[in-house]
Amino acid sequence: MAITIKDIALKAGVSHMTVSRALNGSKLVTDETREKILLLAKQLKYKPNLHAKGLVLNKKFSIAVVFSTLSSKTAPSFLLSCLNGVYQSLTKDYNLVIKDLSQGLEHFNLSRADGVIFVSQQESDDEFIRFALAQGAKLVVVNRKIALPNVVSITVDEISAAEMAVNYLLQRDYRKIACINGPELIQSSIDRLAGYQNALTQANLTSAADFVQDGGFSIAGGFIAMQRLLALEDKPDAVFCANDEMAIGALKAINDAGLKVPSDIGLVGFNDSEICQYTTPSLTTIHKPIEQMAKLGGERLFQLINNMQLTNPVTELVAELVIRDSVR
Amino acid sequence: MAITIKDIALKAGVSHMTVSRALNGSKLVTDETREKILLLAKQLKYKPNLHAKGLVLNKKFSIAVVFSTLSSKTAPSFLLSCLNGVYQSLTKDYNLVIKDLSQGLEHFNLSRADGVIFVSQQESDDEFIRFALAQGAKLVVVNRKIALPNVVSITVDEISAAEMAVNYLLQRDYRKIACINGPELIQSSIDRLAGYQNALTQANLTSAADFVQDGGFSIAGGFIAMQRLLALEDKPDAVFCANDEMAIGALKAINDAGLKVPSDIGLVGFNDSEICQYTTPSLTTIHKPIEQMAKLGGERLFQLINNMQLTNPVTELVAELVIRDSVR
DNA sequence: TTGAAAGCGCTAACAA
DNA sequence: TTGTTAGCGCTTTCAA
Repeated sequence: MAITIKDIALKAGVSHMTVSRALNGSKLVTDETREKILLLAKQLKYKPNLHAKGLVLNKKFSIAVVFSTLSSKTAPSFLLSCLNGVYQSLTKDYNLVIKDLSQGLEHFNLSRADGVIFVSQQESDDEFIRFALAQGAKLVVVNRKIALPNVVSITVDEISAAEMAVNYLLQRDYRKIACINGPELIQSSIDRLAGYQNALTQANLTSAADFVQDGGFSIAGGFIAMQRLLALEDKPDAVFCANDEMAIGALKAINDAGLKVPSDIGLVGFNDSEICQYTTPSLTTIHKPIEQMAKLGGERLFQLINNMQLTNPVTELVAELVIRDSVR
Repeated sequence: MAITIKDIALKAGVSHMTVSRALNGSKLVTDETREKILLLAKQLKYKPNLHAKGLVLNKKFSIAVVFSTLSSKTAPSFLLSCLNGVYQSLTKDYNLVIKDLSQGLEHFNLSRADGVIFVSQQESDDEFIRFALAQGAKLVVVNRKIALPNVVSITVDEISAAEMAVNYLLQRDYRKIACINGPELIQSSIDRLAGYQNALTQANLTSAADFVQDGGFSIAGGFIAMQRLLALEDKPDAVFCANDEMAIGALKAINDAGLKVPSDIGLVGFNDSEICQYTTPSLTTIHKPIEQMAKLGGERLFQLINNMQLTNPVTELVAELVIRDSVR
């Protein structure tokens, strides 16, 4: 078995409480005994048993990052950025546990974590949010604006971002702008579509119904959606894609059809994944600060866990247009 | 506070021990009381406190997936496939904790997990392996062949796989085959380079020293490495890239130089990430069964944790050539 | 078949 | 400043 405070107490000739105090930085120990204990702890490579600690303190020493699904619908780069961001926010002794919702809520044991970062992607996720809230879980929702009151969330203003992208296309004299959108119920899809339509409306343009195609947020979906757009009698001269993956699929379809980006068709993506710099032509896109969002989410969660005052329960980050070569 | 077995015991009019037994499927309870208790547990939404359980059973109810680094040197798709694979292997009540080695080993508390899946990528990782072994941790190493005895590992025969890739190029009548390799100390780089050289040797060809370039496993690195190859007086007519990302970078450089794949230069990648199907031209590559490897690793780890006999401590999976359009 | 007692490693509360 | 006691929620052991 591992070293415990009692082992240290024995060797130091003090009670296990003195050891506990010394180890936890209490002032009620003389410097001398503290040093002796700290040294001993180091020598013996003492590691606290967090089960025991957690049992008495009613803490779990871990936070959960929950995704709707780990295996599909989510781009690898998005997932990784999220994990990375949260991981950076972790404070000492805290573990990062990964979960998804695929097993159903009945089996979901919220009580195993001190708090949850929920990377929310669709409206149906509200069920989980209510579930977590009902159990009094410390919760930070990331990536999606939440209608429920008093929910701490970090989002990106995706409507404005999409508007910005389409405005840029308009500014570069494209007029027949189509949209390859994400899956229907996903909030990002809804917002990005709204931004697209806002921009067109403001420019007194309208978009034909078949100018909006679902690309399922995947490369393959973007490919097929673009093929449908190219099959139209009145083809678009530019396409706003609701993520980079679909833009890459679209690019492939355009190339396959013997057309050129950006001269025949302009293309804009969304997210600014690394790959955007290395397509031919490189992809003009919207930079979404995913990692920053996740990191901030983690920091907020620790504030909640430590019962600190949250100055700002709802935070909205700003995305930026990144101009490359897929727009003329 | 949450519901405990004592709460259930009180309502059921039995001792907490009977509840414990009933909940854990002991036969020493009458069917009648068992049913009463099980029903009560469900109604009260009882969730066991795994800290308490873990404390007495000396279990942690979580396994750790450890990467060398979470933030760099690793392709997002690789990381995600690993997580996904391990996640699928998880048995009831087990959490998946993600970690990296960036903090240094002194702070690494192995005792917080019942076992570790170590996704090893470089020889210097051996330090962690020895560290874990010295502490008697249950350990499964994934992705890299380990020289140490008695270490359970799941690997892919990358030497043969690389050989297969280069043999295919030879078979398609390329003769001046270069290699864009990964970072020097990474095992995969070493193996893939060996396979490349084996194939050339068997064909009685030699490769000039400057025909092997380091592309750092990144898109950007592949791009630069390809530019170097294109600047040679005697250019290659084909390039074997040690991963798909570098192949994508290389493709970009070839396009920028006004050359065509596969007519001017043939290109082969490694891993078979989704993107390979959607480059123009689509990328011929080696399919590496990453998710399967990780899942198998998880399953092996649970066998170790449950003290089961391992029939096969070292498992080597086989990679496959996936033929697409980047080779003539 | 059930229950009582003890203890896993730790900390809070109290006593000295 | 230090030590003693009790108890967090659970299981093991032993007794009934």
